[in-house]
Amino acid sequence: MERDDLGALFGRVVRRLIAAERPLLEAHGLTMWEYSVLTHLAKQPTETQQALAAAIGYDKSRLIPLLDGLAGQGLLVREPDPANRRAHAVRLTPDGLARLEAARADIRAMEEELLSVLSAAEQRHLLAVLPRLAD
Amino acid sequence: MERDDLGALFGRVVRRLIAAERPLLEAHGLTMWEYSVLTHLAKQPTETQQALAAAIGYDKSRLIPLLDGLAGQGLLVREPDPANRRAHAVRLTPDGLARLEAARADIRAMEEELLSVLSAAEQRHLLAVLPRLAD
DNA sequence: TATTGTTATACTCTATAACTATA
DNA sequence: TATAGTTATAGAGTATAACAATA
Repeated sequence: MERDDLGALFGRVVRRLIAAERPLLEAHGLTMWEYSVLTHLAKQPTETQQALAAAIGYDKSRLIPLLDGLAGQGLLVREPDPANRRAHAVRLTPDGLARLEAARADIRAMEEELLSVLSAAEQRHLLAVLPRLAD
Repeated sequence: MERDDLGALFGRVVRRLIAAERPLLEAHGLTMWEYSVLTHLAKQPTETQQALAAAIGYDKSRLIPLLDGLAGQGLLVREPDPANRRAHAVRLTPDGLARLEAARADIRAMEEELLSVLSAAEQRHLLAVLPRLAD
């Protein structure tokens, strides 16, 4: 066998990342899925719950208690959509954005350290290639 | 935000890989963990159950029904270790190796196709860099 | 009739502790 | 007392279906 499967290689990297992220997120009072919601809302300021669930690859029914928790902490608000009274528009609050950015700063620092085993050119190559494989 | 988190990028790639692998493995009558066991035994022909569980990142208690199923299909055998009668040595059978190689051929073909969005040089760079991030 | 959010339920996956037989 | 394998059980995570309100 000339090399390991891609699934095994990528899987091991993801496990490392998850293990390294968990305590950082926990220190900011966030789970991985909560962080994922905040991250998406920072990119896409207003989303219906359904669009949000689809975008982050989560189930719309599991999303409800997740949003309840984040709304309870004041990190996001659910506003009735005047154009479609069935839909709720989910929006990040300033507190939510601040919490996200604080958590992200820690995660980015961890990532830089993990990437530091690679040369600057290798890091550039990797970051250029990953989004193309992810789509 | 200059780029997505590494966790998000790698996570999306892994989800793609898992989604693409599942039907291939299913066609060979294997789950992902079963494939993982066979793959490890092909590299490391004889292992105790405990060492095997640790190596693939699985729980020793969950491993038992998994090995039962694979042994029932004749893909591996559990032999009492004469030196230590508590331990069982797990060993791949010729059928197990054949099943693994058939599944792996399909998976490799899928991987080549997924990687084909990259140039040959980009593929080389990626495959050189991944194992260093995985450790 | 279809869609949005919600709730309830069942199912799978995973982690923990306890048991046996050996050492 | 500790270890290898096993079993049982509880917990977390996930998927599915059904419901109310609105379109």
